[in-house]
Amino acid sequence: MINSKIPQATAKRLPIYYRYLGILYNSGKKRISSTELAEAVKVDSATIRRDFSYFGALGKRGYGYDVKSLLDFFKKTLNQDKLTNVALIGVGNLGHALLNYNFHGSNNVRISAAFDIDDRITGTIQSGVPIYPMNEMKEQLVEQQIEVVILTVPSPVAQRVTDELVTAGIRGILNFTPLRVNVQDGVRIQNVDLTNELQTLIYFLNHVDQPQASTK
Amino acid sequence: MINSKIPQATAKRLPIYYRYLGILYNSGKKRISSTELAEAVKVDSATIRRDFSYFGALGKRGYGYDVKSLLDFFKKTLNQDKLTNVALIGVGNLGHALLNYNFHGSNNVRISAAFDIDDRITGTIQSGVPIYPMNEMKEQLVEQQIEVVILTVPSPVAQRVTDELVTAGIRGILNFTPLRVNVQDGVRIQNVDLTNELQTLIYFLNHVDQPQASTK
DNA sequence: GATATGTTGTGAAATAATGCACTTTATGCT
DNA sequence: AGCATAAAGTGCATTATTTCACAACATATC
Repeated sequence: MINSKIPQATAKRLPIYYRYLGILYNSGKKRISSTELAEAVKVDSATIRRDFSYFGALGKRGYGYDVKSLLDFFKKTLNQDKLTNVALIGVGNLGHALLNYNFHGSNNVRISAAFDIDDRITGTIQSGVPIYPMNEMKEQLVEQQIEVVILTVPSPVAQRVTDELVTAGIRGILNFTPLRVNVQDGVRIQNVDLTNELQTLIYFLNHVDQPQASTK
Repeated sequence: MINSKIPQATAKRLPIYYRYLGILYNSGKKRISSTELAEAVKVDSATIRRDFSYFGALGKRGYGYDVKSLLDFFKKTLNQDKLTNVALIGVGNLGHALLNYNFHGSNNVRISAAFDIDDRITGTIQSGVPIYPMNEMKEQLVEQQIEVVILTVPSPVAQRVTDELVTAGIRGILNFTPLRVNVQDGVRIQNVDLTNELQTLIYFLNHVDQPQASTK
């Protein structure tokens, strides 16, 4: 296993490559050049070659990359060769949509348990996933050996729930709440903030991509 | 209006600052130092000061930043002082959740129209938003002068729908599909890829934050 | 087998972002 | 009023990331 430093920026692009390689493979394509890939994933071809090179010499000069073996390589690298069970904390609006969202299918990840406080839904099974009450959270996470959770609780309780998750031995949190929660070292937070994304887009539209330059 | 170059990295942090300032203001706090802010938003204090300094001298040495005036400044900068109407394209799983998602409230953005092909829902009003059929999309977008859309259609139709959006004069797309869609110059895409986020998180867990170092 | 072609892998330059550490200046206390 | 303290603003070194441009090498062709 290549353990030497992979730049963060590279690591974040790996899933993009992986997904597109899957599409290519399904369409029957046998080989791909960095230039062709570049166009599809909107990343400069030199960046792609550099990214790949961190993992060794994956291509052949004058030929390109073999789709199948590159796909297999990234499958392993991204741990998509084995199933990862994750839990969903908070089955509200967004949580509910994520239960139905087809993570599994393009992705070897399964939501195997969900948790909520609302006793109208706890004890039921939604989209094939059992909903447990919050007071069973720690117990279930430990028992099911779940290390990754998706956090979609209301922000006022985000920190409290997070603390509980950490004591349950969780190592990664995909955080949909707008709060930058505190965790001890060794727990990884990946923030997804929909409001931010929208505001950033609007900011760029009004300040960078101005249709007519406004100097005043 | 400050028009000089604001670094991308800075621009992406502005909504984070803005949100936290709102929280501070509501809690009655009058002033804040960069160090204090740094802790809450998990950004180095020097980076915060640098970020702010691109917009001029917003603070007072020895005192810090005045919460109210900083909040007002960012409100203007992020165009949150006026309402932005956006459209939602594709009312499936995720789309439906976003209709209910409280963009409005912490955020001066309103979903004022939605579009779908399913004639069981077109013509109805969901969560206060009228759902139009796809063949009225262009017409409605032009008429309602909508420039920003949230794209939550199935990926096989993503490019086709995007082309239509561009001819309708759309300037910004918050793209939830996994495809890197093609648009002409001047149209901004902001990609949000939930599968990627999850895969990236899992990658980091297995390769960077290893609980016990595996050298082999 | 030699030659032409295509495309990788990478040294090195360019660009971008971060963060240290210090100067400057405002505030608040005595 | 003067002094101690706090914290912004910033020059600069460092680190990270991107991109150019080319040598190296595999493949295909004649």
